[in-house]
Amino acid sequence: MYFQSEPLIKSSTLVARSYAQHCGLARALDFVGERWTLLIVRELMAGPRRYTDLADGLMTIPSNLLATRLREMEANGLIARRRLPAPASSVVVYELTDDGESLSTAVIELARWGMRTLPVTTGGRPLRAHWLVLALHARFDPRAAAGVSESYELQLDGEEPVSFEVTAGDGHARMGPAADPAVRIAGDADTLVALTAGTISGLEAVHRGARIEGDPAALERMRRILPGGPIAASGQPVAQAR
Amino acid sequence: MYFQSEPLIKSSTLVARSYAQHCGLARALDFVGERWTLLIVRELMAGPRRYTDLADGLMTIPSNLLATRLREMEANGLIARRRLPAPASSVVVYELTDDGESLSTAVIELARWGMRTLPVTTGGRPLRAHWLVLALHARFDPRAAAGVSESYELQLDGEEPVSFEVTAGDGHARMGPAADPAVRIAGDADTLVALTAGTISGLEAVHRGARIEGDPAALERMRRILPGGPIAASGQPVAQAR
DNA sequence: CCGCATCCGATGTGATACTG
DNA sequence: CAGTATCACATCGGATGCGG
Repeated sequence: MYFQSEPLIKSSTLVARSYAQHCGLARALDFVGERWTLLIVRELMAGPRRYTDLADGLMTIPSNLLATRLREMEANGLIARRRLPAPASSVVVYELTDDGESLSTAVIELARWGMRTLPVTTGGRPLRAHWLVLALHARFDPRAAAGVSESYELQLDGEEPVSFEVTAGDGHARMGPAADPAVRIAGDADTLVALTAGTISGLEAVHRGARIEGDPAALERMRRILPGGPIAASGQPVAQAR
Repeated sequence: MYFQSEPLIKSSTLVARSYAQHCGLARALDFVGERWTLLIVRELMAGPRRYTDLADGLMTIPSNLLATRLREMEANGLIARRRLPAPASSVVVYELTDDGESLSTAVIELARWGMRTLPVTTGGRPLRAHWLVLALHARFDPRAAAGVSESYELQLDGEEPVSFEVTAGDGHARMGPAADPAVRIAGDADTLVALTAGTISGLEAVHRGARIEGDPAALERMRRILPGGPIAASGQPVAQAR
């Protein structure tokens, strides 16, 4: 493993830069510490996606970087590229391998940490439906879900619905409509964010244009099981002088 | 917030590059996604440290990058710089704020993920004692610790000992010797890694030069409570062609 | 269109040297 | 000891091109 094949071809940095420390965190960052890599994992946590879907979901990633990252992640065993079967052949999709999937607990914890400082209004930042798969997992509170078995459906205007299914203390989010949701909510991003964050009531959400169907009691359970809202955000800026 | 103060002073990129997405993961990476940042968190999880301690623990970080990262992390509220009190004044130490400390669950999960592919031999990679604070937290299995209340002490040759205290299903690692350890183990890095990974026995470790004191049964409990070893590492390389 | 590759300016990183 | 300063270079970001 100390030698690479074809060592003379262009010879441009064949070895990704590594921290080279015998430490689990350093090793993890060797694999997923580079820019965009964990966001690609986030995209694929919503299911297999094609190249253009990824570019669209990542919004501002340069095309060459996306191609490079996908190559790296495939070489590192995090993702697999696959051709779709019979009719839609020639279509390539990327999906998480088991190793890549096993990142989700760490990714969820990171998202949970980052969510604390997310304002309850999107404030110009885009919000895509499939990001909710991660967000709902991060928000899930198993204690509040004890004894509950029902599902919820959220739909951002113009996007595919997302469903969250609670089964006996366990919870799981995925793309697509729920079979028989206890509550179904549709509306624009800011209204859904505020509603699930608990800063506005269901009535207020409807007043803002949201469509809510189902049991009002189930809506309250959903807000306890999937609590949101910034946890007394310290309001620190990301920006600073160099 | 659209205008920065002092816009004319050197004017070099006052805004750190941000993903600018309404997503908890993207926000987390805005704060801790840049190179070296999470490793600095790792260093400080072992307690307050001075600049040169950090430079030493990070091993290969350029001095200017360390200074830059510390400035960024302080501006973002992750760490605080503090002068030591009375006698040793003029000594500056860095420590995690509550916000920085709250990263530990995510950091531990990332480390747990990365540890799977760490070989059971250090293979030339350095291993520092204070990294064990994170490693032991990542290895801790609460289920195996149920009903156990005792502490263990590990010491890498020539370094400060690290202790792990189990109290009724809960576990915590910190720098420094344990008060009354059920087991005390000292030895070189590869021996301690192999012993805690379960690939060699205590007898074999002693044969390799380790010093083990205490109850052999407690050593077995420790190996169950702090299990190690790569979880069928898929052996994928970090390196790949560009 | 989809799935990239190429080009290029701006920025970040790494190694070394230097300073209060 | 606790950082700055400098500089070569790798990487990133944005635009554009291009074969299938």
